[in-house]
Amino acid sequence: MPDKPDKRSRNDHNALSVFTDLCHETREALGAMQQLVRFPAGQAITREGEEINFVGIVASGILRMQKTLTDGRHPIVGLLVEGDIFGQVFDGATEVAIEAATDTEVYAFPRGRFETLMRRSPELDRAVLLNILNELDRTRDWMVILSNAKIVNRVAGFLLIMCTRFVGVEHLVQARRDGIEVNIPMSRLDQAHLLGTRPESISRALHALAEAGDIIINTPNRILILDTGALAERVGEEDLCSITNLKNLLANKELLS
Amino acid sequence: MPDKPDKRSRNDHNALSVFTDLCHETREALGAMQQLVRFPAGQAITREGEEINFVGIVASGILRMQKTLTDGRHPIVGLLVEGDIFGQVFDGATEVAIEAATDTEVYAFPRGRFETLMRRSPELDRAVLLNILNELDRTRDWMVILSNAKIVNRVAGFLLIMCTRFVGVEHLVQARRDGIEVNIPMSRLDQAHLLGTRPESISRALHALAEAGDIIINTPNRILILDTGALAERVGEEDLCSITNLKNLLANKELLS
DNA sequence: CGGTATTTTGAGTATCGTCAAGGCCAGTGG
DNA sequence: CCACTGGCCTTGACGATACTCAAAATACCG
Repeated sequence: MPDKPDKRSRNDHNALSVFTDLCHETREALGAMQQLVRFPAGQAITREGEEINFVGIVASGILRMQKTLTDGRHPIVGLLVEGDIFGQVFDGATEVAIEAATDTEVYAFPRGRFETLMRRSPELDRAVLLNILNELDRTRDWMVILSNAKIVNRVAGFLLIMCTRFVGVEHLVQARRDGIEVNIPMSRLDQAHLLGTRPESISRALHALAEAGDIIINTPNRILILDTGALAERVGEEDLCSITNLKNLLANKELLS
Repeated sequence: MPDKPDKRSRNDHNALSVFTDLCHETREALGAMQQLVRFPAGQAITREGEEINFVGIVASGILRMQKTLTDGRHPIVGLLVEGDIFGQVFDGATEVAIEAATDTEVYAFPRGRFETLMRRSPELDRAVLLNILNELDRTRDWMVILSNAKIVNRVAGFLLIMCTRFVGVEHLVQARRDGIEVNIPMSRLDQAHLLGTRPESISRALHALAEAGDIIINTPNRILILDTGALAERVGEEDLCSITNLKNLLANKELLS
C-alpha cells in the first residue's frame, strides 16, 4: 500500500496550525476574538446535551469526551488534544460531556461570531469540516480497538494510538535509544473507561505486555515501547497508526533535540 | 431532560429528504446528475483506501462500513441506511470498506460535479456537514455499546438502535399490539462483527433476552420487542435511542397504516 | 517523612470464545 | 411431491479470559 498522507498526526507544535492555510483577514479576525481559557484537571467543560456558547480549540493538555450512563458508568468516546476543535458548530447541543483529563488550555471563540466567520470564509469552513472528518476516523479507530475481545490487544492499540496521535504534543512521546517512551496522561480508571474494561484489567494487560517483552513499565504512566511491530500485530490494523509515519516523526524529533 | 430534536430519526420515506431544504436550482442540478445504481447483497462498493469517484446516497437497503484487519477479521464500524450520504467529499480516500449488507439502491452523483455544487450552495454544504456530524454521533453510540462488557447488554443496545434508526425505513420496524417488531437486516455473523463478538454469543444473548421476557424471537431475524424499558436499562444510556421519540414515531406509523 | 490516592496482586466466579455437533429453512433437482 | 444439499442458526461442553472483591504495595503530594 502506498504511503498516503496521515491526517491524524501533527508535526508542528502550534495548536492553531489548523488555521495556517487561512487567508490573512480570517486569521486576524480569529485572533481578535480568541480568548485563552484554563481548566484544571478533572474540571467539567460541558455536560451532555448542554449548549456551549463558544467554539474551542485545545491549546495544551488533554480533554476527554464521555457519556454518562444511568448506572453511573462514564465511557470515554474520544480524546481531544492540541489543535482539536470542539463545540459542534452548527448543530446546537453537544451529545457528549467534555472534561479536562489534565490541566488544559483552550482557545475559545464566541460561537456566533465564529459561525458568521465560517460563512464568510470557505477555508475556515473546510478546516472545521476536515477536523470533524478526522474525529470520525478516530472514533472508528476506537471502535475497531473496542471490538477486540482480548484486553491485551485493546491496550496494545491504545498505546499505538497514544504514540501516533500524541507525537509532537508536549512531552508525551519521546524517542529513546531502545524504543519510544509514552507518557500516558490519564489514570488506569480513565484508560479502562476508554477501553471498555476495568482498571485492574488494564494493569494486568500492561504487565502482560511487559512480560512478553513488548514494553517496559518505567512508572505506571511512563511506558517504554520496545516493539511497535508486536503491538501492531496484536491490533491487526496495519495502518491504524501508520508505524512508518510514526518512525519518521520520531526521527524528526531527534533531529530537533 | 427536555425533549430535544432527535437528529437520528427520519419520519418520512424519501431517501433524498436530506435535500428538501435546498433551493430549487440546487435540487434541479442534483436531479440532473443523479443516477440510480443497484448493488446485490454482499457486493463490495469500495475497498479501504480506495478513491471513489462518486458521492452516494442510499435509496434503499443497508450498507455496512467495515475495516479489514491483518488477521482476517472484519469489524463493522457503521451502517448506512436510506438517506445516508457516503463517499467522503473533500477528503480523498475513504478509510473504510463499504459493502452491501442487503440488496441496495444508491443514488450516485459524480464527485467533481457534486463538489462544485457544494461550493455554490451553502445549504448543500451544510446538509453534508450535518450528515457527517450525525455519523459521528452514531459512531460514538456504537462505541458506548461496545464498551459494555456483557454481550447481552450490547445486543440490547443493538436492538434499540435498530428500532430508532430504522423507524420509517422500509418495513424494518413495525408497531404491534404487544410491542415493536424489528426485522434485523443482517446475519448473526454481521451482528457479531458489529458488536465485537462471535455469532454464537449473539444467538445466546438473544435467547437470554427472550428467556428474560424482554423480547420474543419470531424468526431468527424478526424480533418482537416486548419491553423497551428493560433493554434501555441494560444499555444504561437513556437517550441512546430516545424511547419517547420512538414511541411517537410508531404512533405516527399506526395512524398512517 | 507521612498520608492519601492510585496501582498492583491474588483468589474465586461469571462470562465469553472455541470447537463440534445438531437442527432448521430454502433452494435444487430428481 | 419429495429427498437432498448447503448455509445459517442454535445448542452443548470445555478452556481461556475478564470481572468482582479484597488486600497489599507503590507512587504521589505536601
